Amino acid sequence: MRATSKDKKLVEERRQQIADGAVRLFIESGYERTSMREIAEACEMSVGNMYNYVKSKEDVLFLAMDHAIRIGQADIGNDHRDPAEALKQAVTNSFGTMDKEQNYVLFIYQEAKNLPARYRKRILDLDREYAAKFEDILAEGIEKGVFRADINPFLVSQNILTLGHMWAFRRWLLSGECTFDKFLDQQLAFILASVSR
Amino acid sequence: MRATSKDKKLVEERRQQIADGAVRLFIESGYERTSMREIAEACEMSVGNMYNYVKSKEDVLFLAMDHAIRIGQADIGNDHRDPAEALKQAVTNSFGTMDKEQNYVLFIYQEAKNLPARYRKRILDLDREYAAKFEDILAEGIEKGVFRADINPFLVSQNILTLGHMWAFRRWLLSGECTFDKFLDQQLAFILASVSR
Amino acid sequence: MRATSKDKKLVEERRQQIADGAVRLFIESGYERTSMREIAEACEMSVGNMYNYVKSKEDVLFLAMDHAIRIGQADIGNDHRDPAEALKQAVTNSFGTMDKEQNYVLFIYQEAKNLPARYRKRILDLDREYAAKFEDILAEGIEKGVFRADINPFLVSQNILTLGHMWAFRRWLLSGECTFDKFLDQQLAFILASVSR
Amino acid sequence: MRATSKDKKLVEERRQQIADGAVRLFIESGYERTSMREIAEACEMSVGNMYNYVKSKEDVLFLAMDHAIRIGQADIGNDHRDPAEALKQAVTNSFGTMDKEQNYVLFIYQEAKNLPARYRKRILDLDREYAAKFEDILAEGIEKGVFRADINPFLVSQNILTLGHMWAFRRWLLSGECTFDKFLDQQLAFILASVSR
DNA sequence: GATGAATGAGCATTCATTCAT
DNA sequence: GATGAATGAATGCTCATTCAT
Repeated sequence: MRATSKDKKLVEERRQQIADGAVRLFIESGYERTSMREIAEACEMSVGNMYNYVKSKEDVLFLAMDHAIRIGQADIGNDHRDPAEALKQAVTNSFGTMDKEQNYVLFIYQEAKNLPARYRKRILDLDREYAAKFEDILAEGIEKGVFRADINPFLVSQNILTLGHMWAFRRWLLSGECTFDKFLDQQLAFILASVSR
Repeated sequence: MRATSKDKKLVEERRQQIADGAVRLFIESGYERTSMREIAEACEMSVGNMYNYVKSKEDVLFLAMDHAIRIGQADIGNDHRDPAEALKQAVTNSFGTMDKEQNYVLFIYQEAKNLPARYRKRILDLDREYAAKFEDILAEGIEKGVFRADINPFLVSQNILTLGHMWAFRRWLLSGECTFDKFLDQQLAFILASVSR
Repeated sequence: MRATSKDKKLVEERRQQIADGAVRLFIESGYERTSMREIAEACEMSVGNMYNYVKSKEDVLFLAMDHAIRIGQADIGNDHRDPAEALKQAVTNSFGTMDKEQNYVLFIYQEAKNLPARYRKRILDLDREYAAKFEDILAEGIEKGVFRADINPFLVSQNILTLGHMWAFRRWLLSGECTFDKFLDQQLAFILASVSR
Repeated sequence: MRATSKDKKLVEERRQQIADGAVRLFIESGYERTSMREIAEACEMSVGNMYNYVKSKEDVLFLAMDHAIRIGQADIGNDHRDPAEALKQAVTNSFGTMDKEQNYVLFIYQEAKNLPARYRKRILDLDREYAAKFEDILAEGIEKGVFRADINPFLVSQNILTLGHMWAFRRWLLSGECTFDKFLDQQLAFILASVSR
């Protein structure tokens, strides 16, 4: 993404400001319904100046998305040598953040389609990188004989993340039936049952 | 949703026509990027006449969503008395449809947020109704001692459906790694492992 | 040029209205400095409705240009069998109109460059058609031995027209030195001297 | 035109730089479509600094126009005592430059209208000065009895220049029909025929 | 019931100019 | 003298909705 300004530090700072302001509005009203004027106002910049750091509204979406995806990815921790315990911890940590930051998670699911192709890859990569942490735990568990040898670490990792995101994108349905703590417990059980030998 | 016309049959027919035309456009270009003019054209009606059967663009979204959700819900079948077999069949059927109609599934996930609150419930109900079929199978399995007693049929059903939808909303990621058939096999294994005793 | 509306008569009428309003503004302030809002106002239409008959501002320029070019082209008359007399009459008529409608002539010269390539040809053709009338007179004169055999009717016609347009695009310079009548007399002499044997 | 800076030599130098950079861009994209930012970039100056030597974009147009007009005016030469030969040489030289620098000629015709009134006179004067050289040749020819006594040197000079510029502003039409050399020959014949006794 | 012309507020984006550094 | 970040009004264009026919 090219900027008009050449002062790298300023560019970084202003883009931070834009991502921050935009993400709040996008969560509130969605990408399409949010106008550049509103975004400029939210990040306390003039419209014209904003365009010094961003070339289009799509650029703003990318900045916001990048921002949101990082917020949604918790440190999964690594206090345990036992793969099952490590997996529990990873799920607990990541699901906890998904709960706390469910607005961000939701935003990513809802607006990813508006991201132009040239940016999609970079967002997907962040996702893949995060999933890889789960894949590692699973692979180690398989190696150590703790997890079933026939599971596919890639797909199971995707399953795990999706089962956590579900709390965000089905919250209307789920929160009527159980609290997050109960949700977490049951998902842990569901996941562990399916990977354990 | 109120209509100007009072001929119920005509109203139903015209709304069918609208839902059908709109859903195709929404899938192609998204809700916000599709104009009422285009919708009218797609369903071979004049703009003015369309407004006799619909009060706003949001009404069109509801019609399209209702249409799409029904398309995405396969008959889960009921050829088996054995709960494990019944579950396998249900998953196979529903996932198969989700694959075939992934555009519809995707549409529902992506545009649900644009649905005004007053319609959300009616769409959620369709979802809940469908999930109930899985809940029944699971409940029977628990009763018969085939499935673990500590699973929550409601949540597990949501999990199952979500793990199927995943094929649609993560297709960029998943289709690079495996075919639908492989995906189905592994998800079946994942699900059965987690519910079986 | 495609229109949203299909009623051909209405389209024609509205485009007339647009060309008429636009040409006045373009003459006054130039194409680039005139906004679509101002044009809409000038032709007593809403901006949105104007776009039913025109797809872009460039379309408006084409309509205005076509309008202007027709206004700038006088009937050259054909009362004389003698080529020299016919030429005199043609020049007198066309220069008279160029004088009366000098604003239109000027407009064409100044804004032609803004016309997108796809329209330029159609405007050039109008020009060529008009020039052809002079070419015919010249050709006949050559044939009858009244005009020099070595003149190039195409180029000379272009010269004649340009020498008339000059009154429009050099008016600041010329009108300080002579009246239109004197201008016409001298140009007639200049032209006739150069084509006569 | 007032400058912020008082160092006259620097002012002159910077304005030269601006005229040079601007004229290229104006030729390429037109006055209105060229931004001050682009101009500043083209003449390797900061926007802010440019405004030390120029008070507005219109000032830049004036500088560019002045520059362009000088480029378009060839030395008409004076190797001949015979007025007819002198005229031929003058036309040949000036038309040759108009051909070589047709972009500059075109630019003058197309953008003159954007020049604010206060500058127009100074540009017209340059034009008048150049035309005067032709007037002198014509006057001498009349005096020597080589040219017709009833021609108006002022108007004929304007005609001559215009007939040369025509090659620039009607190039689409003309270059399809003949080369510059043929054009020059025929215009020479046209002009000489009309002024010779 | 059906039509589609008309409305006008709203959108993303650009750009001449200023001014603190 | 020189810089370029900042301003905000203005631009071309779109579109949900209305309503006279």
